[in-house]
Amino acid sequence: MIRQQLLTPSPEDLADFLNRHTRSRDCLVQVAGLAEVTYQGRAASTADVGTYLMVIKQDGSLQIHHPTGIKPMNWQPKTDSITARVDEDVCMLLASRRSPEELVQVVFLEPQVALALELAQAGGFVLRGSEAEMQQTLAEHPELIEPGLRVLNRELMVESGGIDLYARDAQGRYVVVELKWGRATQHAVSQLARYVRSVEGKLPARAVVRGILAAPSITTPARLELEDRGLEFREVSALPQATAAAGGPGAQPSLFD
Amino acid sequence: MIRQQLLTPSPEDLADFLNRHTRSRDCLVQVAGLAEVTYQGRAASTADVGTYLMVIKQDGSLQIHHPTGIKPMNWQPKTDSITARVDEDVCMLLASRRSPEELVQVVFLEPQVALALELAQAGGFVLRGSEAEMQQTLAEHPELIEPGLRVLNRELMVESGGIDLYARDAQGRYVVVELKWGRATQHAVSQLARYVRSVEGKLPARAVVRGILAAPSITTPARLELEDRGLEFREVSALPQATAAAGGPGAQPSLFD
DNA sequence: TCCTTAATTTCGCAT
DNA sequence: ATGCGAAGTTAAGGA
Repeated sequence: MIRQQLLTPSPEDLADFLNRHTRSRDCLVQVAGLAEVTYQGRAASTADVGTYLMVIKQDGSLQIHHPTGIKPMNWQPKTDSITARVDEDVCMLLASRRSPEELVQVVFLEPQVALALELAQAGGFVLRGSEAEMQQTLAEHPELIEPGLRVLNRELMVESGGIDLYARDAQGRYVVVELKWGRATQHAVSQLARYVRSVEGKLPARAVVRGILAAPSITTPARLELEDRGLEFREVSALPQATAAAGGPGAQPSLFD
Repeated sequence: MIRQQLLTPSPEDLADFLNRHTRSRDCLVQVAGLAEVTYQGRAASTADVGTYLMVIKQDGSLQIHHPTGIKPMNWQPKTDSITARVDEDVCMLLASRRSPEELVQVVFLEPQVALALELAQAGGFVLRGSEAEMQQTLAEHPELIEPGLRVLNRELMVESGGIDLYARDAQGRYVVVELKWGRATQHAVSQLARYVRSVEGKLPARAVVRGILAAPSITTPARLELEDRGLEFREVSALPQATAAAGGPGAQPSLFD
């Protein structure tokens, strides 16, 4: 499982280590220690000398973490090229990709640990409770939005994007429904307005098109803009309450701090 | 620098290790090996048995990585509580937080490596070339957008959000400028339209308010909607050309694969 | 705290 | 490749 581990490696050893294990593309490589990081591409950044943890995965994706926070300080989603070399008595790593063209450069001033791990088998992964699932439920039960509603399409593509639900109401008027899994924002109102305009453009003049924003809640500014534009809001409780995972929240004996 | 390292630890040893080092809040903890992960909170997810890498940082943020991809398979931005315990002869870790209430549970079936690292000094961090910098440059040189433009405000707050640049043109008409650092999308057009409406609402009736979207490029649908709404586009090259980092792209001797 | 926006967003899907 | 929108988005900043 541990392919190789080095402690306080020399620049040469570290460069060898990095080149060998990144090329084999079958293990996860990490180096922790004092380093300096620069990025240039979509933006440009420099991280001062500090203690960081660099992780390179099998697909060549690279991330450099500082001591706190969920997001890496620097990263590269997938690299075309990773090269380590010794330059002026330090090991330096260059990770680059095209499209967009960008480059991450790491200078390892005092590498403390280098570790190559085999992460062989990845199990299946299932996520439940996304907006897609909410859409499916409401498509099957449109009466939860409004009695008499009949769904014509799901994910109907118009030039301005995809309409979550396209329907007709009890009076035969066309209805555009925009779903939000969480609290609806002004962004959602803009989206809905755009879709309504698109549909109106496709129908004969004077056809009435209703726009309904369906979400568990809505922000105050969004509500104002919605009413201002003659659109409607329907409160829809977040539906798919997943069956509680083994040992639900609320039974931890001790605290993190 | 390595606080402690365990190889193929027993469930009891691993639980002790995790509890001790997560509580001290001064090191980065990681465990690699065969595990099973479930999440419940904003959504719900299950990862079948597989080989994963779990990292817990000093602030209690947790991420579990599978072999590929930049994003963790499961994560928790900052936990209120992290607890490890032995249950049915395996070590199990519970990481939870409130607001939103969510829980990550990791069952370590065959832990291979457990490592506690000190990542002491974090370097300062500088990022350049963001939209903020573009805004500053254009605020100081509004003639790059249009001759005769005078900037009245930057980041002017209106009820619908913040206007990047608020200005008057050579004819004295008010101008709302929305900046995008990258390619402008429909989203940016909606934003601009919202701001123009807000400003029109504050001015005497019939006042003319121009809306200008300034970006290096614009998508076709966005351009259509922009013109449809009587708004304007100005091409502005991505200004802050960062001074090339040492050893810019295009000089790698060898490829990643 | 709520709300909005930026992000080197990433990711996936459709054209 | 481009365009669009979701995401368990995260993170920052103002009201």
